[in-house]
Amino acid sequence: MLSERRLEVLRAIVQDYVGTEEPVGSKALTERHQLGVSPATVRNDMAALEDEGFIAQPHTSAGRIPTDKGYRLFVDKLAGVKPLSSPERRAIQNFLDGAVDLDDVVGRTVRLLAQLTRQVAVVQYPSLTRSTVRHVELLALAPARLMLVLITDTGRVEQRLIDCQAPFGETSLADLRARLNSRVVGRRFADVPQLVQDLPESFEQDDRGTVSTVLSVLLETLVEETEERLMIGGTANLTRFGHDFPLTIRPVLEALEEHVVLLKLLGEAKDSGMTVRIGHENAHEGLTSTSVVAVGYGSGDEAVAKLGVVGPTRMDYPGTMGAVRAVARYVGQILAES
Amino acid sequence: MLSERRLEVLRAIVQDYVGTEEPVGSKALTERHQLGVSPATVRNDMAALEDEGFIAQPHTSAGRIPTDKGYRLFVDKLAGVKPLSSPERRAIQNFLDGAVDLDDVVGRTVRLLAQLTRQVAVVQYPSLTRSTVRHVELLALAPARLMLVLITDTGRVEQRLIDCQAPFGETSLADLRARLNSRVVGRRFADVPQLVQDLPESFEQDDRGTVSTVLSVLLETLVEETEERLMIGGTANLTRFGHDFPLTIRPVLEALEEHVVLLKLLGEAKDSGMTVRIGHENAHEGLTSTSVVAVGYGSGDEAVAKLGVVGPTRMDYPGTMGAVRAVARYVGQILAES
DNA sequence: GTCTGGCACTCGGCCCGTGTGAGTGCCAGG
DNA sequence: CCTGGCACTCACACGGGCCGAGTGCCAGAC
Repeated sequence: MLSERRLEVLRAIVQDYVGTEEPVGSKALTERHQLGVSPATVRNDMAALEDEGFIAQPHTSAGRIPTDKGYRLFVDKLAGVKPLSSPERRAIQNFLDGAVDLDDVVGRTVRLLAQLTRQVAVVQYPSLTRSTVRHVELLALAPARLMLVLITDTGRVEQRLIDCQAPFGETSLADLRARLNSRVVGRRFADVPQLVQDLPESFEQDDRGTVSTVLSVLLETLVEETEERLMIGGTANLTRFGHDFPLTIRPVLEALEEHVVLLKLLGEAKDSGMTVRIGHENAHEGLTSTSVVAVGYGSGDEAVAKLGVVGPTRMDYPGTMGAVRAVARYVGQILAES
Repeated sequence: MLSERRLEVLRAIVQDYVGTEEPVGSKALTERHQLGVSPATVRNDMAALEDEGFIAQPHTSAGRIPTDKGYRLFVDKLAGVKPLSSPERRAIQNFLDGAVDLDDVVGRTVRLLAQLTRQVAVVQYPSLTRSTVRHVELLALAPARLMLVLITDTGRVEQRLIDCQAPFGETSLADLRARLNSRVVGRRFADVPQLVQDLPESFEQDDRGTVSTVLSVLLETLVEETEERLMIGGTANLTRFGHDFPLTIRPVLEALEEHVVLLKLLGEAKDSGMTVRIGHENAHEGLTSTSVVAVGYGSGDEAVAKLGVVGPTRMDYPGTMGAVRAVARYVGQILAES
């Protein structure tokens, strides 16, 4: 096991490297931190840390930089979550309070998170299946053409067109709308399938086909790829990535455009508590030089979706984690109010 | 006025520079194009073109590159719009046909445009005010709390929460909903304000306040900042920008994040026909080294919104214009069908 | 056993001088 | 008006030498 001081050395290396973006040497370390020992001692500690794989040298005769394993240890054992200052908290609240609808909430959250962390922000829309039904609307656009509108308690709205084989009378439509709503309003979308499965049977023979069509579109909507949506922002922060970034930035931008990849990434994060994935811990190869800090948020106790940031492995973990956690809490509050 | 051959030389310079990304010299020009004259003659022509401000040298003893003015002449006089190949057309259609809702249409369009042009794509959502009302829904969430849902013929859905001073009965609500819809369905949103202005008067005294509140929220929604939304994609293509791009790419990414800036940019484009803005013709300073190709699209004859791409001034204008125009047409078709 | 100061060594980055070649402008002749 | 020739310019690539930060190792001190 590593001695107390060696851990302290690792912490100092991480902090300095995050600050300066340059490999840190033994002498500089002793000057900037009160370690109470000489550079030579630190050198020995560094050699040990390198043997264990926590730090590495880019080339001989350069300082050390932390490895993914080093950051992992730092995050798990050495770093806390830095709470935001109260002016920052107020700013968050003010900024989010002005939102007019869900798109606006998500858009503002993305901008806020990007600005606070100076990194790329990713915010997932509240998942349909984890939300609660506020209302289901059915509109007749034409005799045999309906529009289905789903509204969740988090303010999300989805609509789908439905082509029916046969015309559907206005009374039948009103009937279906009423019965559908009485069954599902206030229930979770995930439970909708079983709540409606026997619905067609209670209709007259003529209408059963259309009712089934409507229900199947409804159920499809809940499992579709677009069920999960997200918004990203702050990509301009990628330009602060590093010196050599033509090659670094490219795959990251590409990965960010693939929403499927990001959704998977967020999906891997724990539902509660914060998840930090560092460098090669991310499966996608475009993101092996980035870290992802993600957390769930929701209007109640349960997470309805996740949000987080993507940045270089060399990031200020305590500060980033603090910002991500704080933003998630406020977004949850806002959603609960709406 | 410039002679026929000098225009030909300019065209050759633009084409070569777009292809190679390197300043083009007189000798290389004569080798790659059948101009029928010697390098020395071309040199004289180039000197003349430089005097007129159409081309410039990055430094003495280097080839010439086109200036913004040179590209402008090229686009206006020398280049046509290159039509897409029929496989490309089929691919567009197939790709867009699978969309399930408006968000999906816009998302697919952005990806498609980015892929076809290999540049950054910008697609504006159909403007509310230019669309037609398909339906207005009012839901009671609580005795004194309503939700207003607007649905356009292009499939766009907006919702707003309304806090009423007094409870509003279910019959009154149904009444308002019916009267509202009978007045506005099928009309353009832009005309809604005058269509509903006398509506409160026809209600009983008790309900007038709430009706007015509902209407004022409705009218606000039409003028709000969020009325105009857009989606961007293909930012990874910025990495092909140039060699020196740390500094080039940064302001562009920043400008792209400011949706307000982009909306203004698109707003400046002509409603019909294609608009090309080159380099410094763009007011925003982050975009002075980019060109914007934009065009309106719509479900009928009239444009309901715009879409386009942002790329380096050194872009393949004929090809880009062809792709932008084709995509706009297909999106219009898709929207008309839905 | 642990820490410390000293010392030789390594190696990337910077500065600088040189050579090369692409490209130009100008001019005299066809 | 076009062309070939010629002198000139200048960015860029190459190579050598210097510098300094940082290292590993070792002998001695606490």
